[in-house]
Amino acid sequence: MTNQRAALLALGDPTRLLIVEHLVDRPLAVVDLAKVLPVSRPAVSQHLRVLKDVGLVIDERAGNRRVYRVDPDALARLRGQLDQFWEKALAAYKSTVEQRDEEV
Amino acid sequence: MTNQRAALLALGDPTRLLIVEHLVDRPLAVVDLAKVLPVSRPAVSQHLRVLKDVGLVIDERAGNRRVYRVDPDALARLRGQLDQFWEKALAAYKSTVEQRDEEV
DNA sequence: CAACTTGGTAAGTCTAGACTAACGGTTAGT
DNA sequence: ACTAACCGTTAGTCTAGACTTACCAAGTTG
Repeated sequence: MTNQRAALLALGDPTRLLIVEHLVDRPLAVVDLAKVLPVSRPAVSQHLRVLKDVGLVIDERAGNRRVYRVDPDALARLRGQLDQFWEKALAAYKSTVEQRDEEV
Repeated sequence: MTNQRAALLALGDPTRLLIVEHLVDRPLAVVDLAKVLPVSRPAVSQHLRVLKDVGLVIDERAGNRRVYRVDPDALARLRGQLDQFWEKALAAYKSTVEQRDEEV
């Protein structure tokens, strides 16, 4: 369930981030992505495999092709994770500010 | 201003993610982080440098030590970025669903 | 069925970058 | 002044993983 970590790490590769950025706009097949991206088709396939493993993308067969899309739920979970980080960081910040005031 | 893209990529390293996870809880010096993490102190320093360059962390000298903290604003911006992704992905999803319905 | 398209995978190469060891600079304490 | 703690940086090593080439399977078209 704590795949948010894996998902975040998966987005750490520039090419994979590019792929996701394309896929959020519209579902695309591997060939379509390879046309746009600066890497070969197998490279795209491998990246999609990683993104699929961490649950960020979903694939669906459409005849000859295989269409990939981004799972909105996965993005929502990731956003939630960053939200927790944000809350924690904010709390820690306030805490240190208060501590500094007490020192006066 | 500061690229959310770069920040997202910076979080793609496991050690850096670990560092951030520690720093959201409380501000820490380099030594403190090195004690907890499975890498040497210089490695921590280098990672902090990267995180600082992309604006995710802020450093502040405190006498002998140098205390690092996570910038809540940077996290907020990152969350905003994921929010945009999410909205786009959701729109794309609805769009394809409608298109599928029309095909009936 | 033959030609063409799409895509997953295996094998192998190669580079980006994560890591350590070593050194110097700065601050705190005695 | 001397010692110790903290930190950044450099130089150099080394491995994870990104990438390509090649191959095969499955689907589509004519």
